[in-house]
Amino acid sequence: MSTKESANNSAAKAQAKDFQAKTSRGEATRQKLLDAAEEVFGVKGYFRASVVDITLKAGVAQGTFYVYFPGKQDIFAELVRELNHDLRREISQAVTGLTSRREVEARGFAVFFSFIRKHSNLYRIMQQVEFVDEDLFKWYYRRLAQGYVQGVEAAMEGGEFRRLDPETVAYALMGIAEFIGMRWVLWEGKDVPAKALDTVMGMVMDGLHAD
Amino acid sequence: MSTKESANNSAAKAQAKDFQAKTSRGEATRQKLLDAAEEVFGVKGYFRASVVDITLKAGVAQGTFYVYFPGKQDIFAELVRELNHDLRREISQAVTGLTSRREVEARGFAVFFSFIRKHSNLYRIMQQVEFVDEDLFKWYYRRLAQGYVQGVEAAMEGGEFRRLDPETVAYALMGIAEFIGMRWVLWEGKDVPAKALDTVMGMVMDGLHAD
Amino acid sequence: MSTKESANNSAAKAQAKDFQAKTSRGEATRQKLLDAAEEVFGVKGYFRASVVDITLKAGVAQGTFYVYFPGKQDIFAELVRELNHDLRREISQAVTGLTSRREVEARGFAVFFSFIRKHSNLYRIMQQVEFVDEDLFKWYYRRLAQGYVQGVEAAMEGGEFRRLDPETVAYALMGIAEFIGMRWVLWEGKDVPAKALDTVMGMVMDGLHAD
Amino acid sequence: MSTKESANNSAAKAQAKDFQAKTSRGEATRQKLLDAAEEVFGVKGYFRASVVDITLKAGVAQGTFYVYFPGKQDIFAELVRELNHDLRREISQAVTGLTSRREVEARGFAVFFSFIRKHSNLYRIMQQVEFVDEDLFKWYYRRLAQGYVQGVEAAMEGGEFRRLDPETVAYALMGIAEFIGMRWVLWEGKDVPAKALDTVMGMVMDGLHAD
DNA sequence: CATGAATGAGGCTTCATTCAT
DNA sequence: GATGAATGAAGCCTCATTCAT
Repeated sequence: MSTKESANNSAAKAQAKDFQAKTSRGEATRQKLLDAAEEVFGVKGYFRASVVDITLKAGVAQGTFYVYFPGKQDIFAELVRELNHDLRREISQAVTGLTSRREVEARGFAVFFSFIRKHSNLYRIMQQVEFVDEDLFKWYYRRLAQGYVQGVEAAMEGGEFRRLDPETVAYALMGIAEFIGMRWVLWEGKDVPAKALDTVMGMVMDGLHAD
Repeated sequence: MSTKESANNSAAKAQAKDFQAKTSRGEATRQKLLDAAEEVFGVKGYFRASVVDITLKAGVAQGTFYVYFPGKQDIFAELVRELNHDLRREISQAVTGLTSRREVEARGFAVFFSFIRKHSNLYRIMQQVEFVDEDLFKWYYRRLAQGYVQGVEAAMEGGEFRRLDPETVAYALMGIAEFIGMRWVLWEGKDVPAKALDTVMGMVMDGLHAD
Repeated sequence: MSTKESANNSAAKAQAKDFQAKTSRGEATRQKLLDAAEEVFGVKGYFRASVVDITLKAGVAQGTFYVYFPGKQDIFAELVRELNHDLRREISQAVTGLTSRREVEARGFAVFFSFIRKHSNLYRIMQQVEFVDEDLFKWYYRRLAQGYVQGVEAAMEGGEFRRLDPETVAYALMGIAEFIGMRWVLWEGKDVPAKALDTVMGMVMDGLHAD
Repeated sequence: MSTKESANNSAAKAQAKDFQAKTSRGEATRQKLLDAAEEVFGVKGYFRASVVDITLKAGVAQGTFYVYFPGKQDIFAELVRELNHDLRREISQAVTGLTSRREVEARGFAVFFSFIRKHSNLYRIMQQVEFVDEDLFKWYYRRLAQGYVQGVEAAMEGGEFRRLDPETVAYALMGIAEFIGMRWVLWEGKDVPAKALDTVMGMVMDGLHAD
């Protein structure tokens, strides 16, 4: 009954929880599908990727896909949620114990760049999420922003940062990270060079103004 | 999505120059299509928008579309090129004559935010361009970056800016602008609030570090 | 009102006589269209050729086509009729005055091969005529066969040819000519080689059987 | 005709091998499509036949077609290959064991005529193959010619046939067969009459010249 | 005579999804 | 759990033809 991914239907989606495998064989199949999806989406983008592409890469039959996921949109959403979760975990682990905010920012950028390099396949299409599921898209960035906001607020209260609007700072930092990552990691497939990292840190901490 | 648009074919596109209307009636129709496309793409995104959507909104027959554009991709590319051109023009006009770099940046951000507010329909999908035509996408940002780089270099030589890598600065500034614009203009449909503007300027010019 | 070339409608066609130009300027345009059509049909075949192709090659506007011809099918039919007429004329001129039937056949084959070489563009698609206008197709070959039948009958009565069914002989001769022409002229774009011509004549006059 | 089938793309075709059904149900569907295609192509010709025509006649959904064949061109090519294969098999079986070349030719013609009568649907459009896939077209006739050439050469060496160019003889024989078949089988839907068969055999073996 | 914009029916193809096995 | 055949809606695009200028 070909419904085509008609409009966002987050409510329904929340209900129709993705199938939970009961056996280890099932769990393996499910994982194969997720791995395949990550690669396929990354290479072709969400819209050009087809579920046949995914099942082919996963080495399972087309029907098998629907045993584990209600639809194309759902496996994508799961990947995005995982991505968000993993990124936040990696960052928070990396900065735990650091005392200076300067170090926190430096580590944060570095971890972010290495994260998107590792997950460049999927990260490449983050922006498409907006047109797959707008709520999911906002959720992704808001969730990320939250972490920043807290840290930034603490730094301001501790006197390490000047007093500015924390949310704006959070989005600005994310913007910088994304664009620098895009320029070197996604476009060139390379690490962000040291001079760029230094420049970013210099800009962020001390601004552009000469003295 | 039933696309087809087989891979990027920039070579072919360069050749098959968009049709040049020979009468004013034709020119009007072409413009109707362009306007309709801008709105439709903005609302549904590139992939979910169909050329039927566009012709319906433009009030012409489906076949008429193909009198003026070789395909869906081409009208999109033209819109992106226009967008880029207009944005650069508006910014350069706005900063002409300004002497202090601080003012240039302030004006630049302000103009950018009002620009994407005016063209929020189309701007909303800039990121999708990458999956429609990767070269076009890179061209868009590189072209934008160029302008920045020159200005930033001049400011460094003039002693107004500290010495940092100009390209990195350019991408960082674009990232900030995009994310702040996304947060308030695209998500909320509002102007960027003064506190955000101030924060951005403060960050950019003087950094986050206290004193 | 897109009718698409629906079914053969020879009756209607006979009525809707192709437009007769009244001025020499008009006659020139008409001829440009016919020339262009011959080439375009020859290269792309009837079905893949479009009337835009023809008007483009002729250097006139699309609408102009319909000033001179009721439709795509009609210009094609006219070309086929011309072809048939010219071929018959060339052959009959070439064999006029020849006394021996052997010479008549030899000349006939030679003229046919040089004719299709000259008109290979159009001749290449003779077989498609069947699916454009079945009656026209049969008319073409029947008309050609007629000439043969008369000559063959005369040769039989004159004792030059053995007594066989003249119509069968006519079609057999046409088949030989077409296939030999196809093999060397249409496929290779060359003249039919002497050895082939000799073989054909030997076969036709004296058969394959070793004395 | 709204085709699309962009130029000959034999390379791609070689790769995208027609789908091999994995179940008997699938095999049955595939065969239904092949049968329907043979009829539809025969009646309407390749270009006027649509894949909807085929699926309707086969009683399956339009999409099902593409489960088994990459496109219209491909099912057609398969039919042509089958046709060629079957024809050669039937002829070679029929002449196996015959000692006199005269008998071989007589049987060959007879089998050919009954073959095209049985497959008149498809055979009717053999000539269109040239404009669908030129290579396939030449392959068809060259392959057929090969068989003839060998037989003819053997007959010459055995002293049964006069020494002539074997390839020319092969194409001439094919031409005769096609045109006689066209005249009676394809045009009239009848068997080739005895008088025509006799005439053909007479011509071929002993020529037209009166002793 | 000539032009070129406009039309809309119709063709090919893709693909998310369902379902019987 | 897994399979793979089947579906049909929907998308892109072509083109013969009409018509106002």
